Amino acid sequence: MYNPRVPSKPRRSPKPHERQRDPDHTRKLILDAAAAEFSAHGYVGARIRAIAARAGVNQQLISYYFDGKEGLYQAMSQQWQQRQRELVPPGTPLPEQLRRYALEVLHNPEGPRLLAWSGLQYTGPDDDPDRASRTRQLADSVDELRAVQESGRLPAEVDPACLLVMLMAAAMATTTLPQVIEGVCGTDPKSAGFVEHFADQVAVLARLIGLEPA
Amino acid sequence: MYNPRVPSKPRRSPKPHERQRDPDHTRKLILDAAAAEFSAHGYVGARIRAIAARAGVNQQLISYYFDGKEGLYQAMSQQWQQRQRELVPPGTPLPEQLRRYALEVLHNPEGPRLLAWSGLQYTGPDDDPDRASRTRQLADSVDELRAVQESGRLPAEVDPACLLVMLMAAAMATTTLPQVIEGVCGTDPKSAGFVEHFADQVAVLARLIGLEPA
DNA sequence: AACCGTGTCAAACATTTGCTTGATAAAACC
DNA sequence: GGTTTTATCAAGCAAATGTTTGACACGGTT
Repeated sequence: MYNPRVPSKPRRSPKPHERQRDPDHTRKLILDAAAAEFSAHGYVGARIRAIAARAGVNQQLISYYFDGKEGLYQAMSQQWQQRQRELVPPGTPLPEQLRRYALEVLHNPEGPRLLAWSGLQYTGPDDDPDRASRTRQLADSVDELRAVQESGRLPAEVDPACLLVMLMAAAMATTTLPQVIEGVCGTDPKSAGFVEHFADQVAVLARLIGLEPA
Repeated sequence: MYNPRVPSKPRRSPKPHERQRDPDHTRKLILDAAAAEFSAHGYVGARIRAIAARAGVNQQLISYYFDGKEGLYQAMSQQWQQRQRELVPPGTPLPEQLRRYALEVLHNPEGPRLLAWSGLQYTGPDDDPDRASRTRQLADSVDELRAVQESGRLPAEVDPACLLVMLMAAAMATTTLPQVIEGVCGTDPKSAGFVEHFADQVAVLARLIGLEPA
């Protein structure tokens, strides 16, 4: 969690964690608190006061560092986008990739939730600054699907891009449709046991439509 | 909560739509406006003033009829739940059912959106009054999948309940993941053309995993 | 015609929200 | 060591939000 960031110029200062003022650490505290709050309640539902409280810092520092709620949201999104990018090692076969994505909800549910919130708030291509980045990242997976299709394991009538979207949505179901799961499966959709079971089922589905791992 | 108040005595009154005061009509105006507003912005994002404006009635009437925002939300949910129930003719094969569900977004996008919002707000089985109703409705589909499985067209390792959830989530993707679609497919995820295409792809997926229509 | 219950409205209210201000002290600089 | 910069805080503000109040007029009853 705590990252004692070496300052840009070599400063002969006391050990950072003994400092009474540590901007980088504070920024990080705020960003983490923001991720928790925004992912829990969405943009409109998130409260600046709550974020400050979670971070254990003065509320005003949010304006100081990020220029208000909007700025904080954007900075936080960007940080998460990057973390997400680092998370997926390139070259992982799709079924496994999907299974991991479904499992992700256990260790940091913030990612899928933020994506889901932003989907419902989405108004058009203009207000999505991460579009290019996300596109780039998913393009590989689409290519992989297209390759499978050309190898004949996937019927020609399938649109690879749509298929990928459908599989992503399916893998996110524990996040987007917990009520339905609760109703249909009768179990707590957030419990580790179920999430693992569901992740396996996602992989089964992927295999079922012909995306065998090598 | 919602009580459609048939006038206790049969009144010999002028045509309702010429009346200057028409409680039933007003209720309906408010409920429709609420569905539009809540589905557009979610519960926290919805503004009582906006709902009143949409309905063309005084803001106070919302408290008068529904006892505030919370009450209105609940009444509106219940109404929509019922409408949804009437919409699905029993006995429709699953692939077609899914295709229609995916298409639904064209004619009344409110339904899927409300479901998605409520999923993200979901905290536990307690705060979901529609659970029983939804469960009953989906149980049939699970049974159908189980039957397909027993007929051997679906591998034993598949959990029918999970599969149904995944397929629902997939069918809702134009609602839940428009940003991703915009990025991956490069088209407007709300355009009629794409929605139809996507609905077909959902049906293709269903067929792909062995759920052939009779 | 007088009366009353109820549907409707305009205005105001208490609370919450995100943000700004002004002061203060810790660090960095020379 | 003295000065400047900057990280932090407490208090307060204007706008917005959901709700309450009080008035009033329509529609039916007597």
